[in-house]
Amino acid sequence: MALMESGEMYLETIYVLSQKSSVVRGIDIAEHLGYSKPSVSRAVGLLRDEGLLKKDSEGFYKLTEAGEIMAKRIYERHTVLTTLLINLGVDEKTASEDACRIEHYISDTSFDAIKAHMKKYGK
Amino acid sequence: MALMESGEMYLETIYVLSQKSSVVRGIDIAEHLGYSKPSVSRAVGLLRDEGLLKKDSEGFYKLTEAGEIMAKRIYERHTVLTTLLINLGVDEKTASEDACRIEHYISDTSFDAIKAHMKKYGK
DNA sequence: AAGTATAATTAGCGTTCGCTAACTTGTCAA
DNA sequence: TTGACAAGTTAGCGAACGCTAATTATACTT
Repeated sequence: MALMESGEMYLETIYVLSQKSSVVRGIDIAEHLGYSKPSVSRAVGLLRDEGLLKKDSEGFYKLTEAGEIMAKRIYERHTVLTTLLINLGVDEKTASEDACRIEHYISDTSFDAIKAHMKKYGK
Repeated sequence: MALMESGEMYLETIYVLSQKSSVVRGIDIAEHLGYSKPSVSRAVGLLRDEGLLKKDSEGFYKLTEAGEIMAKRIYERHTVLTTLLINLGVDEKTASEDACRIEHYISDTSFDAIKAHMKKYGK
């Protein structure tokens, strides 16, 4: 089953939170995303079923290797798209918000083209 | 009630079809979008309730003024985003497909920035 | 030990928006 | 006039994904 926008957001969130605290709980994810605890509980259950994350021995969430690959993929889209928009003069907040939506819908082809362009010019 | 991606696609489709045939039926919309007739029937009913389109005296769909404004807004996003991606080296098909999704999620701020940029450089 | 706060889960709901199956309606040819 | 086909609609389903309310599980504090 292909991962949808929602699942990608959870993976990305766990990835980002993992870089700050090394301890990621459901409640942390909920607060970061602005979702309720049950929504998180349900979502991580599905992601766990797909082998994208697991709970470690102490009950904290860890991405599996497969999950981390996907999370990094989305996160890179997020940062590159945000930078692109900022380069075009968009304020940081709006740029990040838009990137947060677009990151789930852009194809590899288009994303690679954008990345290549930014490497060449802007940066 | 804010229009969602789906509603925007219907408006855009009717707008595009209107420019070719002046006669737009539900079945035409269904074929263009690859949706079933009932899906179209339901969707245009909702859009009619919101005053965005109507059936003319012969039973053909026409956008209202409000509907046309929205349709043009989305359609412009589609064309500009498609052009942007093509300029970056993306093939036409992929560019159009990506634009078709992104057009619903990009903010006015970011879109305007892209438009301004393309006016200045690319084209 | 009892009470309280925090985290997680279960149960069940609502919205968006696709689908199929089946019915209705209108047109047109034999 | 009848029969058939195309268009449209109704009824009802299912998936994704959010929510609240209520429950359970820990753990800390008095």
